[in-house]
Amino acid sequence: MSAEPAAAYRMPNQSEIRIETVLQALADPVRLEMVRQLAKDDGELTCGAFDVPVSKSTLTHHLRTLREAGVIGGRPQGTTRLNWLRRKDLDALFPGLLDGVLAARH
Amino acid sequence: MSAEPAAAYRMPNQSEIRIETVLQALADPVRLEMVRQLAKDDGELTCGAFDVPVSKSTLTHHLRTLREAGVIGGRPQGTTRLNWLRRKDLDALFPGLLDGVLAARH
DNA sequence: CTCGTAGTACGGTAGCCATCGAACTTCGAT
DNA sequence: ATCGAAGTTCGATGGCTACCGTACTACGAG
Repeated sequence: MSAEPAAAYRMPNQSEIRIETVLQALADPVRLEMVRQLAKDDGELTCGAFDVPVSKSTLTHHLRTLREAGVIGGRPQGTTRLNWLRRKDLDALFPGLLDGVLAARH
Repeated sequence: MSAEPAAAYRMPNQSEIRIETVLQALADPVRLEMVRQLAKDDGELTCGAFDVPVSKSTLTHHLRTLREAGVIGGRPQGTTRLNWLRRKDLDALFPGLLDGVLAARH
């Protein structure tokens, strides 16, 4: 009944983003790869569009972790959901961090 | 028997440093604080000089983690050991990362 | 040599978290 | 209204790791 917008939609505003949480989110290989894929041409990806070797439920878990850390944003779009990198917010808080991470050879 | 220099002294050379490992090392609050303390005036700290709320053995564990990730270097000095940030190597591999992390308000 | 200090090694424990499958929800299409 | 596709939620599990105390090693001072 009038259900709240689902915890899934919650994400911190810029001032709530903490470096410890961001680093923890980026520290997982799968999530790091997801961030790399989001960084390509600054686009938005649906959940199903990520190319990572995990199950659908695990993917949801990683997206939630990234979103709650403030690394990505998400908005529902029909039956799917679009995700994007919060590059502006991250650059403002931790200038150079994202670029440094993405500069790594892999 | 000419014991080897102890695993504790081993650390990766620049080309062996991997971003995943570095991020994992930085993702722990205690280790992040240690890195912050090392970053102050680019100095060297003995193991005992870190101001963190963990036991001596745990401190050793964190120093090993940071060293094996390539975040810090260490050299024995008498009965103590000096630790320093490998800022040059990190900046070369991941330009901006360290500055971004250290720029975070805390 | 003896003693104290600095740090490491070891074994054990508790808590976290990445992972999965299955069940559920939501939305668009037919 | 039904169906299917896209995500989410839930519960369980295994592995990793931060943490500690104790025992040990290495070095310098006296």
